[in-house]
Amino acid sequence: MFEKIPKPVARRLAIYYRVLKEQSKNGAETISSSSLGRMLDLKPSQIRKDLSYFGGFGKRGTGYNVIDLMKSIEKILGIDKRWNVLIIGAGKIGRALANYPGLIQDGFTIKGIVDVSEKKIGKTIDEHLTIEDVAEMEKIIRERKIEIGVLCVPSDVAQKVLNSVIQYGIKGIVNFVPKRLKAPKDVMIEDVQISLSFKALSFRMVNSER
Amino acid sequence: MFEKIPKPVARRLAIYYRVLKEQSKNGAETISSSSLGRMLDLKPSQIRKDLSYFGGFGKRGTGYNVIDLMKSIEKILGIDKRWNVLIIGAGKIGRALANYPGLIQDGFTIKGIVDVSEKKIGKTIDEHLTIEDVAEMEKIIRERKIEIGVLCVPSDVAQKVLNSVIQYGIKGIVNFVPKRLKAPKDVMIEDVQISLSFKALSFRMVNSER
DNA sequence: TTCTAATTGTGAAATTTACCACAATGAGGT
DNA sequence: ACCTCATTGTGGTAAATTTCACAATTAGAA
Ligand SMILES: NC(=O)c1ccc[n+]([C@@H]2O[C@H](COP(=O)([O-])OP(=O)(O)OC[C@H]3O[C@@H](n4cnc5c(N)ncnc54)[C@H](O)[C@@H]3O)[C@@H](O)[C@H]2O)c1
Ligand SMILES: NC(=O)c1ccc[n+]([C@@H]2O[C@H](COP(=O)([O-])OP(=O)(O)OC[C@H]3O[C@@H](n4cnc5c(N)ncnc54)[C@H](O)[C@@H]3O)[C@@H](O)[C@H]2O)c1
Repeated sequence: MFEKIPKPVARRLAIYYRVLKEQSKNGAETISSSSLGRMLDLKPSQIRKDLSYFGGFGKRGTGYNVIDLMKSIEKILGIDKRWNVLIIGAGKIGRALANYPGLIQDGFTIKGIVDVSEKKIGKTIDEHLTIEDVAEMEKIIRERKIEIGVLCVPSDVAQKVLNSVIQYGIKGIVNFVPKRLKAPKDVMIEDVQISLSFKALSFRMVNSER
Repeated sequence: MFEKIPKPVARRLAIYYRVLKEQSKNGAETISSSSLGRMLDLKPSQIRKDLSYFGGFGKRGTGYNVIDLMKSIEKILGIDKRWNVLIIGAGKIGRALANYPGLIQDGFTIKGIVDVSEKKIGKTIDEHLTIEDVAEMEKIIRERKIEIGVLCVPSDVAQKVLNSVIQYGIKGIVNFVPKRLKAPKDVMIEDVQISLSFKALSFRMVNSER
């Protein structure tokens, strides 16, 4: 679609998007790369370069139109449409995500949550999502046109569960399991490794002179 | 402490650590950079280079002793000691973290969890942690020698809560709030931005030909 | 209309990070 | 003791990413 985009760019675009959304709520009409940079501790040139991979969104002398840029980033990130999401594993983290407004607001619709545990199946989360049987997963994925699976199962079953999810046609995974999973390369996996952040913090704290 | 360490290295060390722990459970005595690399989809030379910043842990011809390397990485990451952690905000994500075994196993002790909500204060999570009043936070931090705070509060109060936490002497924050927070530079903040991972996945999915 | 101030878009330089290639080393066999 | 094989540690190079610097453009004032 576009030429070669440095990998960190997509992530930063999502950060810009967050700020733009906030600013548009506050009624700002335009924003400059330098004011954005100040808010995010990034160099203005970084921001301009990032945006320039996708086209010229700004106006010289004025900056960027907040709404327009937001819309453009939505397109680039693919969140101008809604994604259908299934949460797999209704444990602590799965249930936390199930009602995370941040996701819903940004284009991800939680279409279901499944588990194996007899005790959990049938229970309702926040009065609008009912935990369903993982045995129904294939049907759920096909009927509700699930595109993204969120893996929140115990480590030792993660690969097995992933394999079936892929078999049912899912092409995108957000993986909360602290384990490197194997998948065909047309299946995108995005790892979220919370405990790595704690260790990275620890490292910085004991090496804080540098 | 050490010379100039590339920033991605600490994060990778934490990944190596995870695998080493798993391997040591499986009874492996040694591991080579190439087998580690295969498991993690990393070039062996990357792994050797990463480790070499901190010294020569391996033995030529044989590889690395799993236990020794694990211990060495623990030291480097600063998780050879236990860190005292306070969770701030007993909402969905705060409560999920409160009993995440991954953290406890890797050197982080959850010493408390606080909230403002009258309804939540006094309630017990998994029978061993009781939600306390955020008004007691200063006392808790000082008496229990809290070193790391985990921010799980709503976006609009995050900066205010952070400011007080810092005032009470905390030097490390794991921040789950999707917002760039300001802090003196001797306070380390590690951001965990779950919704960015979803957007990054979306981006990859709509641009998957590249 | 012309000038001024602000700000973008972008080649090119600088910096950071990853990768390669190979000498050095240790283990195990003969 | 010597050879062979596997594998590390690392200097040097390549690749990726960030930052700089400045011409180009726009808005608004004089
Ligand atoms: N709790 C956290 O804060 C946290 C943070 C980061 C990562 N994680 C990771 O997320 C995963 C889940 O953690 P958790 O704390 O929610 O654990 P949990 O034990 O609370 O939840 C796991 C859930 O998965 C269900 N499950 C088991 N096998 C299944 C299967 N085959 N199909 C569907 N569901 C199945 C279980 O019944 C359970 O409800 C773990 O791998 C954990 O390491 C957890
Ligand atoms: N739920 C998720 O999966 C998720 C994922 C990533 C990030 N987050 C972020 O984490 C934060 C919390 O999210 P949540 O889903 O747990 O929300 P939540 O509403 O369930 O929890 C927030 C908690 O903070 C408490 N609180 C409010 N003001 C406080 C204060 N001054 N001091 C102490 N506690 C206070 C509230 O009483 C509530 O219990 C939000 O910023 C959210 O964006 C949530």
